[in-house]
Amino acid sequence: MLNLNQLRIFYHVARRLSFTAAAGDLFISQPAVSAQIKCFEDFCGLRLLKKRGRTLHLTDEGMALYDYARKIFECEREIENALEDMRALKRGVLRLGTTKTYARYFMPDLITRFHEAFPNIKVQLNEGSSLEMTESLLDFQNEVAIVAKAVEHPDVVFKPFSQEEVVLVSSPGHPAGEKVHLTLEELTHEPIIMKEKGSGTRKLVAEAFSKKGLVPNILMETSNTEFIKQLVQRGEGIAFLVRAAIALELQEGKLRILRIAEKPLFLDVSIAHLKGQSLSPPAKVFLEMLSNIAAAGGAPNKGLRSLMADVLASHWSRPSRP
Amino acid sequence: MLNLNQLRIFYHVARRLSFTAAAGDLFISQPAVSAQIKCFEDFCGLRLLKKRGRTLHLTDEGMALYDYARKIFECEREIENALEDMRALKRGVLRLGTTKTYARYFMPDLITRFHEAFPNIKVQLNEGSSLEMTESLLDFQNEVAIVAKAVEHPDVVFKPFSQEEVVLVSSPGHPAGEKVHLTLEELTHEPIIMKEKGSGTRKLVAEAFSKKGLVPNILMETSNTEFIKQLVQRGEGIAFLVRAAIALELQEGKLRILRIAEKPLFLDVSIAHLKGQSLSPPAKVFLEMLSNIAAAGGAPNKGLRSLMADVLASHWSRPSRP
DNA sequence: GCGAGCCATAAATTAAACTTATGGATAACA
DNA sequence: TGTTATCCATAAGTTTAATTTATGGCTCGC
Repeated sequence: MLNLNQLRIFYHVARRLSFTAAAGDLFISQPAVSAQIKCFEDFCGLRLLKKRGRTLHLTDEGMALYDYARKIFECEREIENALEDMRALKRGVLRLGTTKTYARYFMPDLITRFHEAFPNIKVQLNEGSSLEMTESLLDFQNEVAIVAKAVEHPDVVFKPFSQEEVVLVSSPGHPAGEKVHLTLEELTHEPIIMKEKGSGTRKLVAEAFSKKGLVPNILMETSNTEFIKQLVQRGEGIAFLVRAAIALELQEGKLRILRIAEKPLFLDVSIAHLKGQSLSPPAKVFLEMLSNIAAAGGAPNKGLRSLMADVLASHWSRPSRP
Repeated sequence: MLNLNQLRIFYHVARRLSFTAAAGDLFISQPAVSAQIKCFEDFCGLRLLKKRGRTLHLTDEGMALYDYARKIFECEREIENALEDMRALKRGVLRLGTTKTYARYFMPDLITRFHEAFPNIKVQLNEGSSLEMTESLLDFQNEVAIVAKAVEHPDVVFKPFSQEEVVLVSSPGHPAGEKVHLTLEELTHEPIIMKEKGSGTRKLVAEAFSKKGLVPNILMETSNTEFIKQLVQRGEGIAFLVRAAIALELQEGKLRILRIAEKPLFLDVSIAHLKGQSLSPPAKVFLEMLSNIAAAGGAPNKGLRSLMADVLASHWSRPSRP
């Protein structure tokens, strides 16, 4: 097998046409170069260098080999650059999993912030239910997931990140809107358009009902929040949705929030990643960023030029739960 | 500096996604692989491999590095192939210097033979005077030279290869042709068209004259043998030329040989190369081929499809000098 | 739950690479 | 033309790096 250390020494000798100079470049002694070149020529079974007087020349074979060696060590240089870029976060991938709702209403801001700090890290955003995204960590599809804590897993760490209020919404003219405080019992008579099974919202709502021994009247279910909003606007039913998801519709008066007699529903959003320090540099800094945001109470990024600015503002400035 | 041994081990681990399998491929023990991979990750400052259960995965950084590593080791494979080809003479260059006359009249046969034996060795034929070609060995322009031994040189070996008869030629109707045996004295009255200084033929002829204290009557001189033949055919003068160079013209009756009273002139042709075993494999086998040819008395290659066949035949079948 | 397979770890060994010291050859310089 | 500096070769000794053997832990399939 080719000894690449010897090839490296040969490369430097060929480049400088001097054993001594090559030794200097490589920070080794001249006899070390002599010995390795000799070994290398023996291995090759070819003379690679000729000496005339005290000037060194490459043989034809040496030339051919030098051409190849240059390719290899150019490639080595590329590797070193790539390594440096990866270490310095000038290059890399952040594979991130979130729920559809989160991806739609909260991620644009987060990703924009991340890109501002690390412009060269590609973000690959994958969507799925909280459970799917948590499981996607286990087979390395994603490195970080932002989810409603679904199922505890021994190898996954969940860090609380934020709490999203889940509100009951109807069309502005919906008769249920007359009541000041709707009870869950009363709601069982109303057709509800529900998020799909596996959804964090669905789980939260379902638990609220079942805690009282009640069964909601589910008219239909879908994972498509926009679709739910459309149906609710048309008065087909009412729905439980994350407040931030309906910010625009509230502003425009297309939807209204129905007050319920219960204490407000909050969806716990967590950052999930595998246990252990096995995070890539991009994932590490992303988690750091999220920690900082969480610690700062989710203060909005004022410099953000996102179209979602208003929606996001309503998200980040929501009053924290008592 | 990147440790290419470690990169190699990483490459095999990444390829097989198994430390044990990689160890097998590399004919080393599994702990050796573990240790080197650990060193390599430390050097990189990045985790390159992840273990889930007992299956190994590449991290994103590992993937990136693996892509580079593949390039490097593909290139290494190319080097190994190139080395093997060069050793096996399936690839290489033979840089050969000869005189113009030799290149024109004898080399086609030699090169054809050589190519038949070593089809993949490129022959680079350089022409110049015997002296120039001998000197071209010293600065490695050529590795082998076929020359009239010009000047002895301590670093150059001359091996006698053949002797080419130099004959005096005139046009068929030239008045000098009436004489049966021309003496050199008589020739001093004839205008001679002479090869250029530095030419082996010129040197041979000049010595023959000067040995008798005579000075030839040189009408003109040129290195272009074809031009000399043209002038002689037109009756502008007579010339000394290597017999093989005028074989066609003799056959066609365009030139005639003038008998001289002297004993025939023979030009000693030698193979010259640098002293020492510093010859490339192509040069070595070429010299071997020449030795065989010389030993066999220069027997013609009957399979030769060269246009020069006749000319060459007259060369190889000439009676050897007593 | 038991055993086979795979990787990690530690200590000891081996082999490769390197250094220092020195000598010979070449070319530049006086 | 001798002198000197430079460069490579050689040899012996040293150091570092890589590797092996031995072992233990963990995971997965049975």
